[in-house]
Amino acid sequence: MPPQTPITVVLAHFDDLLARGLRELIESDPSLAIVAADVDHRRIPVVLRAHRPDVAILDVGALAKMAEVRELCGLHPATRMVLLADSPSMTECAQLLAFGASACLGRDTQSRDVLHAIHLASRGLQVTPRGTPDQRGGSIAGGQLLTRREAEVLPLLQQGRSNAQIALALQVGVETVRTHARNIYRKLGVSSRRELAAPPTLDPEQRPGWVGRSPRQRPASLLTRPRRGDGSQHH
Amino acid sequence: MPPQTPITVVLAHFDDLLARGLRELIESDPSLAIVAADVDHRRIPVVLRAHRPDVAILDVGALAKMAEVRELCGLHPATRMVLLADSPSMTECAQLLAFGASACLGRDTQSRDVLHAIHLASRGLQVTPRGTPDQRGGSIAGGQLLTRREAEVLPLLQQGRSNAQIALALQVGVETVRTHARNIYRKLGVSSRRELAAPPTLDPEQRPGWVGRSPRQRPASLLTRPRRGDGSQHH
DNA sequence: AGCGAGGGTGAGGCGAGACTCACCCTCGCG
DNA sequence: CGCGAGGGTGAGTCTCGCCTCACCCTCGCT
Repeated sequence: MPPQTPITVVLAHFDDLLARGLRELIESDPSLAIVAADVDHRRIPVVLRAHRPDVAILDVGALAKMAEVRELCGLHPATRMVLLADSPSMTECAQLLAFGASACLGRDTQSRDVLHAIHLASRGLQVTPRGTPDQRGGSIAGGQLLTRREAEVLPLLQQGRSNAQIALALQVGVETVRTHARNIYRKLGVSSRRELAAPPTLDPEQRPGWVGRSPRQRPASLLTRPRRGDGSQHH
Repeated sequence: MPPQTPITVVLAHFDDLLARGLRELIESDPSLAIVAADVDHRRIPVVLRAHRPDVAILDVGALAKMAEVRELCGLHPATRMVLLADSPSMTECAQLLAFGASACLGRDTQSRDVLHAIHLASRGLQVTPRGTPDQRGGSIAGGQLLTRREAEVLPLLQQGRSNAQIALALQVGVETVRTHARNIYRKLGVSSRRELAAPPTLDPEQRPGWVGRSPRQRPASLLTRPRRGDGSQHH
Protein backbone atom coordinates (compact mmCIF):
# COMPACT_ATOMS: atom_id res chain seq x y z
CA MET A 1 0.00 0.00 0.00
CA PRO A 2 1.47 3.38 -1.02
CA PRO A 3 2.21 6.06 1.60
CA GLN A 4 -0.85 8.07 0.54
CA THR A 5 -3.85 6.47 -1.09
CA PRO A 6 -3.38 7.22 -4.78
CA ILE A 7 -5.82 9.11 -6.95
CA THR A 8 -7.86 6.55 -8.84
CA VAL A 9 -8.30 7.21 -12.55
CA VAL A 10 -10.57 5.75 -15.20
CA LEU A 11 -9.37 6.19 -18.76
CA ALA A 12 -11.90 6.15 -21.59
CA HIS A 13 -11.18 4.79 -25.04
CA PHE A 14 -8.91 6.97 -27.18
CA ASP A 15 -7.13 6.55 -30.47
CA ASP A 16 -4.51 3.88 -29.94
CA LEU A 17 -1.44 6.10 -30.20
CA LEU A 18 -2.91 8.78 -27.98
CA ALA A 19 -4.11 6.18 -25.47
CA ARG A 20 -0.61 4.74 -25.31
CA GLY A 21 0.81 8.13 -24.49
CA LEU A 22 -1.85 8.85 -21.90
CA ARG A 23 -1.50 5.50 -20.19
CA GLU A 24 2.26 5.69 -20.05
CA LEU A 25 2.04 9.27 -18.77
CA ILE A 26 -0.34 8.48 -15.96
CA GLU A 27 1.55 5.36 -14.97
CA SER A 28 4.68 7.48 -14.68
CA ASP A 29 3.07 9.39 -11.80
CA PRO A 30 3.11 7.19 -8.67
CA SER A 31 0.32 9.17 -7.02
CA LEU A 32 -2.08 8.19 -9.81
CA ALA A 33 -3.58 4.73 -10.16
CA ILE A 34 -5.42 3.59 -13.27
CA VAL A 35 -8.33 1.38 -12.26
CA ALA A 36 -9.70 0.98 -15.79
CA ALA A 37 -8.35 1.93 -19.22
CA ASP A 38 -9.57 1.98 -22.80
CA VAL A 39 -13.17 1.97 -21.61
CA ASP A 40 -15.64 2.08 -24.45
CA HIS A 41 -17.84 5.13 -24.28
CA ARG A 42 -21.01 3.10 -23.81
CA ARG A 43 -19.48 1.32 -20.83
CA ILE A 44 -18.44 4.52 -19.08
CA PRO A 45 -21.55 4.69 -16.85
CA VAL A 46 -21.10 1.09 -15.76
CA VAL A 47 -17.42 1.49 -15.02
CA LEU A 48 -17.94 4.71 -13.09
CA ARG A 49 -20.60 3.02 -11.00
CA ALA A 50 -18.40 0.02 -10.34
CA HIS A 51 -15.14 1.80 -9.48
CA ARG A 52 -16.25 5.26 -8.32
CA PRO A 53 -12.89 6.72 -9.37
CA ASP A 54 -11.59 10.09 -8.26
CA VAL A 55 -11.04 11.17 -11.84
CA ALA A 56 -12.38 10.03 -15.22
CA ILE A 57 -10.65 11.08 -18.43
CA LEU A 58 -13.17 11.16 -21.25
CA ASP A 59 -13.12 11.80 -24.99
CA VAL A 60 -15.34 14.68 -26.04
CA GLY A 61 -15.34 13.37 -29.59
CA ALA A 62 -17.03 10.17 -28.42
CA LEU A 63 -19.98 11.99 -26.92
CA ALA A 64 -23.20 11.73 -28.85
CA LYS A 65 -24.35 14.99 -27.32
CA MET A 66 -22.70 17.46 -25.01
CA ALA A 67 -25.38 16.98 -22.39
CA GLU A 68 -24.05 13.50 -21.69
CA VAL A 69 -21.40 15.19 -19.59
CA ARG A 70 -24.17 16.76 -17.54
CA GLU A 71 -25.82 13.41 -16.91
CA LEU A 72 -22.55 11.76 -15.95
CA CYS A 73 -21.59 14.57 -13.59
CA GLY A 74 -25.03 14.46 -12.01
CA LEU A 75 -24.89 10.70 -11.52
CA HIS A 76 -21.32 10.68 -10.22
CA PRO A 77 -20.70 13.83 -8.24
CA ALA A 78 -17.71 12.25 -6.50
CA THR A 79 -15.89 11.64 -9.77
CA ARG A 80 -14.21 14.61 -11.42
CA MET A 81 -14.48 14.62 -15.18
CA VAL A 82 -11.44 15.57 -17.26
CA LEU A 83 -12.38 16.00 -20.91
CA LEU A 84 -10.06 15.71 -23.87
CA ALA A 85 -11.23 17.43 -27.06
CA ASP A 86 -9.56 17.92 -30.41
CA SER A 87 -9.17 21.67 -30.32
CA PRO A 88 -11.88 22.98 -28.05
CA SER A 89 -13.18 26.50 -28.39
CA MET A 90 -13.81 28.71 -25.41
CA THR A 91 -17.59 28.46 -25.58
CA GLU A 92 -17.28 24.71 -25.86
CA CYS A 93 -15.07 24.48 -22.78
CA ALA A 94 -17.25 26.91 -20.85
CA GLN A 95 -20.31 24.84 -21.60
CA LEU A 96 -18.64 21.58 -20.62
CA LEU A 97 -17.57 23.12 -17.32
CA ALA A 98 -21.09 24.46 -16.85
CA PHE A 99 -22.31 20.91 -17.31
CA GLY A 100 -20.15 19.93 -14.36
CA ALA A 101 -16.84 18.89 -15.92
CA SER A 102 -13.67 19.70 -14.02
CA ALA A 103 -11.29 20.22 -16.92
CA CYS A 104 -11.42 20.62 -20.67
CA LEU A 105 -8.11 20.10 -22.46
CA GLY A 106 -7.00 19.96 -26.07
CA ARG A 107 -5.17 17.04 -27.62
CA ASP A 108 -2.18 19.33 -28.07
CA THR A 109 -1.83 19.89 -24.33
CA GLN A 110 1.66 19.29 -22.95
CA SER A 111 1.75 16.02 -21.08
CA ARG A 112 2.96 17.63 -17.85
CA ASP A 113 -0.03 19.98 -18.00
CA VAL A 114 -2.31 16.97 -18.29
CA LEU A 115 -0.85 15.58 -15.08
CA HIS A 116 -1.31 18.90 -13.32
CA ALA A 117 -4.87 19.12 -14.55
CA ILE A 118 -5.64 15.65 -13.22
CA HIS A 119 -4.30 16.56 -9.79
CA LEU A 120 -6.19 19.84 -9.71
CA ALA A 121 -9.37 18.22 -10.90
CA SER A 122 -9.11 15.53 -8.23
CA ARG A 123 -9.17 18.31 -5.62
CA GLY A 124 -12.21 19.95 -7.16
CA LEU A 125 -10.51 22.76 -9.07
CA GLN A 126 -11.35 23.57 -12.66
CA VAL A 127 -8.93 23.81 -15.58
CA THR A 128 -9.43 25.31 -19.02
CA PRO A 129 -6.97 25.68 -21.89
CA ARG A 130 -5.49 29.05 -22.70
CA GLY A 131 -7.89 31.24 -24.62
CA THR A 132 -8.68 30.03 -28.09
CA PRO A 133 -9.96 32.85 -30.33
CA ASP A 134 -13.16 30.84 -30.62
CA GLN A 135 -13.48 30.97 -34.37
CA ARG A 136 -16.63 28.97 -34.81
CA GLY A 137 -18.61 28.27 -31.69
CA GLY A 138 -17.14 24.84 -31.10
CA SER A 139 -15.62 21.80 -32.80
CA ILE A 140 -17.94 19.76 -30.74
CA ALA A 141 -19.11 16.20 -30.52
CA GLY A 142 -21.98 14.97 -32.62
CA GLY A 143 -20.78 16.98 -35.58
CA GLN A 144 -22.97 19.91 -34.55
CA LEU A 145 -21.45 23.18 -33.49
CA LEU A 146 -22.84 26.49 -32.39
CA THR A 147 -22.92 29.45 -34.75
CA ARG A 148 -21.58 32.84 -33.75
CA ARG A 149 -25.01 34.16 -32.87
CA GLU A 150 -25.91 31.04 -30.91
CA ALA A 151 -22.69 31.38 -28.94
CA GLU A 152 -23.86 34.86 -27.97
CA VAL A 153 -27.27 33.66 -26.88
CA LEU A 154 -25.97 30.69 -24.90
CA PRO A 155 -24.50 32.54 -21.88
CA LEU A 156 -27.65 34.65 -21.60
CA LEU A 157 -29.74 31.52 -21.51
CA GLN A 158 -27.44 30.07 -18.86
CA GLN A 159 -28.02 33.17 -16.76
CA GLY A 160 -31.73 32.44 -16.87
CA ARG A 161 -32.64 35.55 -18.85
CA SER A 162 -36.06 35.55 -20.43
CA ASN A 163 -36.42 35.48 -24.18
CA ALA A 164 -37.64 39.07 -24.07
CA GLN A 165 -34.59 40.18 -22.09
CA ILE A 166 -32.27 38.46 -24.52
CA ALA A 167 -34.09 39.95 -27.48
CA LEU A 168 -33.65 43.38 -25.94
CA ALA A 169 -29.97 42.79 -25.23
CA LEU A 170 -29.22 41.57 -28.75
CA GLN A 171 -31.53 44.04 -30.49
CA VAL A 172 -33.53 41.36 -32.30
CA GLY A 173 -37.05 40.03 -32.11
CA VAL A 174 -38.24 37.56 -29.50
CA GLU A 175 -39.03 35.05 -32.24
CA THR A 176 -35.41 35.14 -33.34
CA VAL A 177 -34.22 34.47 -29.81
CA ARG A 178 -36.60 31.55 -29.54
CA THR A 179 -35.22 30.15 -32.79
CA HIS A 180 -31.64 30.46 -31.55
CA ALA A 181 -32.58 28.87 -28.25
CA ARG A 182 -34.26 25.94 -30.00
CA ASN A 183 -31.20 25.34 -32.13
CA ILE A 184 -28.91 25.57 -29.11
CA TYR A 185 -31.03 23.08 -27.17
CA ARG A 186 -31.02 20.70 -30.10
CA LYS A 187 -27.28 20.95 -30.69
CA LEU A 188 -26.32 20.54 -27.05
CA GLY A 189 -28.89 17.85 -26.37
CA VAL A 190 -30.93 19.59 -23.69
CA SER A 191 -34.48 20.88 -23.62
CA SER A 192 -34.53 23.95 -21.39
CA ARG A 193 -32.34 26.78 -20.09
CA ARG A 194 -32.32 25.11 -16.71
CA GLU A 195 -30.48 22.11 -18.14
CA LEU A 196 -27.82 24.41 -19.57
CA ALA A 197 -26.31 25.07 -16.18
CA ALA A 198 -26.20 22.78 -13.17
CA PRO A 199 -26.22 18.99 -13.31
CA PRO A 200 -29.25 17.44 -11.63
CA THR A 201 -27.28 15.50 -9.00
CA LEU A 202 -29.67 12.62 -8.59
CA ASP A 203 -27.69 11.26 -5.64
CA PRO A 204 -29.14 13.03 -2.60
CA GLU A 205 -26.29 11.99 -0.28
CA GLN A 206 -23.61 13.90 -2.18
CA ARG A 207 -22.72 17.55 -2.67
CA PRO A 208 -23.58 20.15 -0.05
CA GLY A 209 -26.78 22.06 0.55
CA TRP A 210 -29.80 22.84 -1.48
CA VAL A 211 -29.85 19.69 -3.52
CA GLY A 212 -32.97 17.58 -3.68
CA ARG A 213 -35.02 20.09 -1.70
CA SER A 214 -37.65 22.43 -3.04
CA PRO A 215 -36.20 23.52 -6.38
CA ARG A 216 -37.05 27.18 -5.86
CA GLN A 217 -34.44 27.42 -3.11
CA ARG A 218 -31.30 27.14 -5.21
CA PRO A 219 -28.52 29.74 -5.15
CA ALA A 220 -29.57 32.62 -7.35
CA SER A 221 -26.48 32.36 -9.52
CA LEU A 222 -27.70 29.11 -11.01
CA LEU A 223 -31.31 30.21 -10.92
CA THR A 224 -34.27 28.53 -12.47
CA ARG A 225 -35.80 31.88 -13.25
CA PRO A 226 -34.75 35.44 -12.39
CA ARG A 227 -37.81 36.16 -10.23
CA ARG A 228 -37.98 39.76 -11.43
CA GLY A 229 -35.14 42.29 -11.10
CA ASP A 230 -31.99 40.23 -10.93
CA GLY A 231 -28.76 41.00 -12.79
CA SER A 232 -29.96 44.08 -14.66
CA GLN A 233 -30.87 47.15 -12.67
CA HIS A 234 -34.29 48.00 -14.03
CA HIS A 235 -35.25 48.97 -10.44
CA MET B 1 25.48 -4.70 -31.99
CA PRO B 2 22.08 -6.26 -32.66
CA PRO B 3 21.79 -9.43 -34.73
CA GLN B 4 20.42 -7.49 -37.70
CA THR B 5 21.15 -3.82 -38.22
CA PRO B 6 17.98 -2.14 -37.05
CA ILE B 7 15.79 0.16 -39.11
CA THR B 8 16.74 3.73 -38.28
CA VAL B 9 13.84 6.09 -37.66
CA VAL B 10 13.57 9.86 -37.41
CA LEU B 11 10.52 11.12 -35.56
CA ALA B 12 9.21 14.61 -36.29
CA HIS B 13 7.56 16.82 -33.72
CA PHE B 14 4.05 15.79 -32.69
CA ASP B 15 1.62 16.82 -29.98
CA ASP B 16 3.13 15.78 -26.69
CA LEU B 17 0.70 12.99 -25.83
CA LEU B 18 0.80 11.53 -29.33
CA ALA B 19 4.59 11.81 -29.44
CA ARG B 20 4.80 9.92 -26.16
CA GLY B 21 2.73 7.10 -27.58
CA LEU B 22 4.68 6.98 -30.82
CA ARG B 23 8.06 6.99 -29.11
CA GLU B 24 7.10 4.32 -26.66
CA LEU B 25 5.60 2.25 -29.47
CA ILE B 26 8.68 2.39 -31.67
CA GLU B 27 11.01 1.73 -28.76
CA SER B 28 9.00 -1.40 -28.00
CA ASP B 29 10.10 -2.87 -31.34
CA PRO B 30 13.71 -4.03 -31.08
CA SER B 31 14.20 -3.93 -34.85
CA LEU B 32 13.54 -0.20 -34.92
CA ALA B 33 16.00 2.40 -33.68
CA ILE B 34 15.08 6.04 -33.15
CA VAL B 35 18.00 8.23 -34.19
CA ALA B 36 16.17 11.53 -33.64
CA ALA B 37 12.84 12.40 -32.06
CA ASP B 38 10.62 15.44 -31.66
CA VAL B 39 12.36 17.12 -34.58
CA ASP B 40 10.91 20.52 -35.39
CA HIS B 41 9.51 20.68 -38.88
CA ARG B 42 12.00 23.31 -40.00
CA ARG B 43 14.88 21.13 -38.91
CA ILE B 44 13.66 18.05 -40.78
CA PRO B 45 15.85 18.65 -43.88
CA VAL B 46 18.95 19.11 -41.71
CA VAL B 47 18.27 16.02 -39.64
CA LEU B 48 17.54 13.87 -42.68
CA ARG B 49 20.78 15.00 -44.27
CA ALA B 50 22.74 14.29 -41.10
CA HIS B 51 21.32 10.87 -40.22
CA ARG B 52 20.05 9.52 -43.55
CA PRO B 53 17.49 7.35 -41.71
CA ASP B 54 15.65 4.47 -43.29
CA VAL B 55 12.30 5.93 -42.29
CA ALA B 56 11.09 9.38 -41.32
CA ILE B 57 7.74 9.85 -39.61
CA LEU B 58 6.35 13.28 -40.41
CA ASP B 59 3.33 15.34 -39.44
CA VAL B 60 1.19 16.33 -42.41
CA GLY B 61 -0.36 19.09 -40.32
CA ALA B 62 3.03 20.76 -39.95
CA LEU B 63 3.56 21.06 -43.69
CA ALA B 64 3.20 24.54 -45.10
CA LYS B 65 2.34 23.06 -48.48
CA MET B 66 1.84 19.52 -49.67
CA ALA B 67 4.63 19.84 -52.20
CA GLU B 68 7.16 19.89 -49.37
CA VAL B 69 6.80 16.13 -49.31
CA ARG B 70 7.82 16.06 -52.92
CA GLU B 71 10.94 18.10 -52.25
CA LEU B 72 11.91 15.95 -49.28
CA CYS B 73 11.41 12.71 -51.18
CA GLY B 74 13.41 14.04 -54.07
CA LEU B 75 16.28 15.14 -51.85
CA HIS B 76 16.31 11.95 -49.77
CA PRO B 77 15.37 9.03 -51.99
CA ALA B 78 16.92 6.56 -49.52
CA THR B 79 14.61 7.67 -46.70
CA ARG B 80 11.04 6.41 -46.78
CA MET B 81 8.52 8.96 -45.64
CA VAL B 82 5.68 7.86 -43.35
CA LEU B 83 3.11 10.62 -42.98
CA LEU B 84 0.70 11.04 -40.11
CA ALA B 85 -2.37 13.14 -40.82
CA ASP B 86 -5.43 13.95 -38.76
CA SER B 87 -8.02 12.16 -40.83
CA PRO B 88 -6.67 12.02 -44.36
CA SER B 89 -8.98 11.75 -47.33
CA MET B 90 -8.31 9.41 -50.19
CA THR B 91 -7.30 12.13 -52.63
CA GLU B 92 -5.01 13.58 -50.01
CA CYS B 93 -3.31 10.24 -49.43
CA ALA B 94 -3.10 9.53 -53.12
CA GLN B 95 -1.43 12.85 -53.75
CA LEU B 96 1.05 12.40 -50.91
CA LEU B 97 2.00 9.00 -52.27
CA ALA B 98 2.28 10.51 -55.74
CA PHE B 99 4.70 13.02 -54.27
CA GLY B 100 6.86 10.11 -53.20
CA ALA B 101 5.68 9.32 -49.69
CA SER B 102 5.66 5.66 -48.63
CA ALA B 103 2.71 5.70 -46.24
CA CYS B 104 -0.10 8.01 -45.24
CA LEU B 105 -1.78 7.11 -41.96
CA GLY B 106 -4.45 8.70 -39.80
CA ARG B 107 -3.98 9.58 -36.16
CA ASP B 108 -6.57 6.96 -35.34
CA THR B 109 -4.48 4.14 -36.78
CA GLN B 110 -3.98 1.19 -34.47
CA SER B 111 -0.48 1.22 -33.06
CA ARG B 112 0.34 -2.25 -34.37
CA ASP B 113 -0.61 -1.06 -37.84
CA VAL B 114 1.79 1.83 -37.47
CA LEU B 115 4.59 -0.63 -36.73
CA HIS B 116 3.66 -2.74 -39.73
CA ALA B 117 3.55 0.34 -41.91
CA ILE B 118 7.01 1.38 -40.79
CA HIS B 119 8.42 -2.03 -41.64
CA LEU B 120 6.71 -2.10 -45.02
CA ALA B 121 7.78 1.43 -45.83
CA SER B 122 11.37 0.62 -44.96
CA ARG B 123 11.31 -2.07 -47.62
CA GLY B 124 9.87 0.30 -50.23
CA LEU B 125 6.23 -0.75 -50.06
CA GLN B 126 3.41 1.74 -49.88
CA VAL B 127 0.63 1.85 -47.30
CA THR B 128 -2.65 3.76 -47.34
CA PRO B 129 -5.47 3.78 -44.81
CA ARG B 130 -8.70 2.00 -45.54
CA GLY B 131 -10.95 3.96 -47.86
CA THR B 132 -12.31 7.17 -46.41
CA PRO B 133 -15.45 8.36 -48.22
CA ASP B 134 -13.47 11.47 -49.15
CA GLN B 135 -16.07 13.99 -48.13
CA ARG B 136 -14.26 17.20 -48.99
CA GLY B 137 -11.12 16.84 -51.06
CA GLY B 138 -8.78 16.75 -48.10
CA SER B 139 -8.20 18.02 -44.57
CA ILE B 140 -4.84 19.06 -45.75
CA ALA B 141 -1.94 21.08 -44.45
CA GLY B 142 -1.80 24.82 -44.96
CA GLY B 143 -5.51 25.12 -44.31
CA GLN B 144 -6.21 24.72 -48.02
CA LEU B 145 -8.17 21.83 -49.33
CA LEU B 146 -9.34 20.74 -52.72
CA THR B 147 -12.96 21.13 -53.73
CA ARG B 148 -14.91 18.24 -55.18
CA ARG B 149 -14.39 19.42 -58.74
CA GLU B 150 -10.70 20.02 -58.19
CA ALA B 151 -10.37 16.52 -56.80
CA GLU B 152 -11.82 15.28 -60.09
CA VAL B 153 -9.40 17.31 -62.16
CA LEU B 154 -6.33 16.38 -60.13
CA PRO B 155 -5.90 12.75 -61.28
CA LEU B 156 -6.37 13.79 -64.90
CA LEU B 157 -3.64 16.37 -64.52
CA GLN B 158 -1.41 13.74 -62.94
CA GLN B 159 -1.95 11.54 -65.97
CA GLY B 160 -0.61 14.33 -68.11
CA ARG B 161 -3.87 14.95 -69.95
CA SER B 162 -4.09 18.22 -71.84
CA ASN B 163 -6.51 20.89 -70.73
CA ALA B 164 -8.60 20.21 -73.82
CA GLN B 165 -8.77 16.49 -73.03
CA ILE B 166 -9.84 17.19 -69.47
CA ALA B 167 -12.44 19.70 -70.63
CA LEU B 168 -13.84 17.06 -72.95
CA ALA B 169 -13.88 14.43 -70.23
CA LEU B 170 -15.63 16.67 -67.72
CA GLN B 171 -17.93 18.32 -70.24
CA VAL B 172 -16.83 21.86 -69.41
CA GLY B 173 -14.89 24.59 -71.16
CA VAL B 174 -11.12 24.69 -71.40
CA GLU B 175 -11.08 27.94 -69.48
CA THR B 176 -12.80 26.22 -66.58
CA VAL B 177 -10.21 23.45 -66.57
CA ARG B 178 -7.44 26.02 -66.56
CA THR B 179 -9.05 27.73 -63.57
CA HIS B 180 -9.30 24.45 -61.66
CA ALA B 181 -5.72 23.59 -62.54
CA ARG B 182 -4.49 26.99 -61.35
CA ASN B 183 -6.29 26.57 -58.04
CA ILE B 184 -4.95 23.04 -57.61
CA TYR B 185 -1.40 24.19 -58.28
CA ARG B 186 -1.76 27.00 -55.78
CA LYS B 187 -3.28 24.82 -53.09
CA LEU B 188 -0.74 22.01 -53.44
CA GLY B 189 2.22 24.34 -53.84
CA VAL B 190 3.34 23.28 -57.31
CA SER B 191 3.39 25.06 -60.63
CA SER B 192 2.83 22.47 -63.33
CA ARG B 193 1.24 19.08 -63.97
CA ARG B 194 4.70 17.56 -64.14
CA GLU B 195 5.31 18.45 -60.50
CA LEU B 196 2.11 16.68 -59.52
CA ALA B 197 3.60 13.24 -60.05
CA ALA B 198 7.20 12.13 -59.63
CA PRO B 199 9.69 13.78 -57.32
CA PRO B 200 12.71 15.21 -59.14
CA THR B 201 15.27 12.94 -57.41
CA LEU B 202 18.26 15.25 -57.44
CA ASP B 203 20.52 12.47 -56.20
CA PRO B 204 21.59 10.53 -59.30
CA GLU B 205 23.17 7.66 -57.34
CA GLN B 206 19.98 6.33 -55.75
CA ARG B 207 16.86 4.44 -56.79
CA PRO B 208 16.87 1.81 -59.48
CA GLY B 209 16.64 2.26 -63.20
CA TRP B 210 15.45 5.18 -65.18
CA VAL B 211 16.36 7.79 -62.65
CA GLY B 212 18.54 10.70 -63.66
CA ARG B 213 18.66 9.49 -67.27
CA SER B 214 16.93 11.08 -70.19
CA PRO B 215 13.57 12.06 -68.70
CA ARG B 216 11.59 10.85 -71.72
CA GLN B 217 12.50 7.28 -70.84
CA ARG B 218 10.46 6.95 -67.66
CA PRO B 219 7.71 4.38 -67.26
CA ALA B 220 4.70 5.74 -69.09
CA SER B 221 2.54 5.57 -66.01
CA LEU B 222 4.38 8.48 -64.46
CA LEU B 223 4.89 10.32 -67.73
CA THR B 224 6.05 13.86 -68.14
CA ARG B 225 3.77 14.41 -71.09
CA PRO B 226 1.52 12.05 -73.04
CA ARG B 227 3.41 12.57 -76.29
CA ARG B 228 0.21 12.39 -78.30
CA GLY B 229 -2.33 9.58 -78.12
CA ASP B 230 -1.73 7.88 -74.80
CA GLY B 231 -4.40 6.62 -72.38
CA SER B 232 -7.45 7.55 -74.43
CA GLN B 233 -8.04 5.71 -77.65
CA HIS B 234 -8.50 8.59 -80.10
CA HIS B 235 -6.66 6.45 -82.69
C1' DA C 1 -57.75 32.59 -19.19
C1' DG C 2 -53.35 34.69 -19.87
C1' DC C 3 -48.45 34.29 -20.19
C1' DG C 4 -43.94 32.47 -20.93
C1' DA C 5 -41.36 28.48 -22.35
C1' DG C 6 -40.64 24.99 -25.55
C1' DG C 7 -41.27 22.36 -30.26
C1' DG C 8 -42.28 22.31 -35.38
C1' DT C 9 -42.31 24.48 -39.87
C1' DG C 10 -41.27 27.76 -43.30
C1' DA C 11 -39.97 31.98 -45.61
C1' DG C 12 -36.98 35.87 -46.98
C1' DG C 13 -32.32 38.23 -47.03
C1' DC C 14 -27.51 37.88 -47.08
C1' DG C 15 -22.76 36.42 -47.51
C1' DA C 16 -19.40 32.80 -48.67
C1' DG C 17 -17.78 29.48 -51.45
C1' DA C 18 -17.91 26.54 -55.56
C1' DC C 19 -18.31 26.31 -60.35
C1' DT C 20 -18.23 28.16 -64.75
C1' DC C 21 -16.37 31.06 -68.23
C1' DA C 22 -13.94 35.17 -70.17
C1' DC C 23 -10.05 38.20 -71.28
C1' DC C 24 -5.47 39.70 -70.29
C1' DC C 25 -0.47 38.58 -70.11
C1' DT C 26 4.35 35.66 -70.56
C1' DC C 27 7.08 31.70 -71.84
C1' DG C 28 8.85 27.70 -74.40
C1' DC C 29 8.68 24.94 -78.40
C1' DG C 30 8.55 23.54 -83.29
C1' DC D 1 4.46 32.71 -85.81
C1' DG D 2 1.00 29.63 -83.69
C1' DC D 3 -0.09 26.77 -79.90
C1' DG D 4 -0.39 24.94 -75.35
C1' DA D 5 0.74 25.76 -70.61
C1' DG D 6 0.81 28.77 -66.85
C1' DG D 7 -0.48 33.19 -64.07
C1' DG D 8 -3.66 37.17 -62.94
C1' DT D 9 -8.21 39.20 -62.68
C1' DG D 10 -13.05 39.49 -62.82
C1' DA D 11 -17.78 38.30 -63.47
C1' DG D 12 -21.80 35.80 -63.53
C1' DT D 13 -24.72 31.75 -61.33
C1' DC D 14 -25.80 28.45 -57.89
C1' DT D 15 -25.94 26.40 -53.43
C1' DC D 16 -25.64 26.44 -48.65
C1' DG D 17 -25.56 28.08 -44.06
C1' DC D 18 -26.63 31.78 -40.97
C1' DC D 19 -29.73 35.17 -39.33
C1' DT D 20 -34.06 36.99 -38.88
C1' DC D 21 -38.88 36.70 -38.29
C1' DA D 22 -43.56 34.56 -38.50
C1' DC D 23 -47.29 31.35 -37.38
C1' DC D 24 -48.78 27.01 -35.57
C1' DC D 25 -49.15 23.93 -31.47
C1' DT D 26 -48.69 22.05 -26.20
C1' DC D 27 -47.64 22.52 -21.38
C1' DG D 28 -47.32 24.46 -16.75
C1' DC D 29 -48.10 28.11 -13.74
C1' DT D 30 -50.76 31.85 -11.66
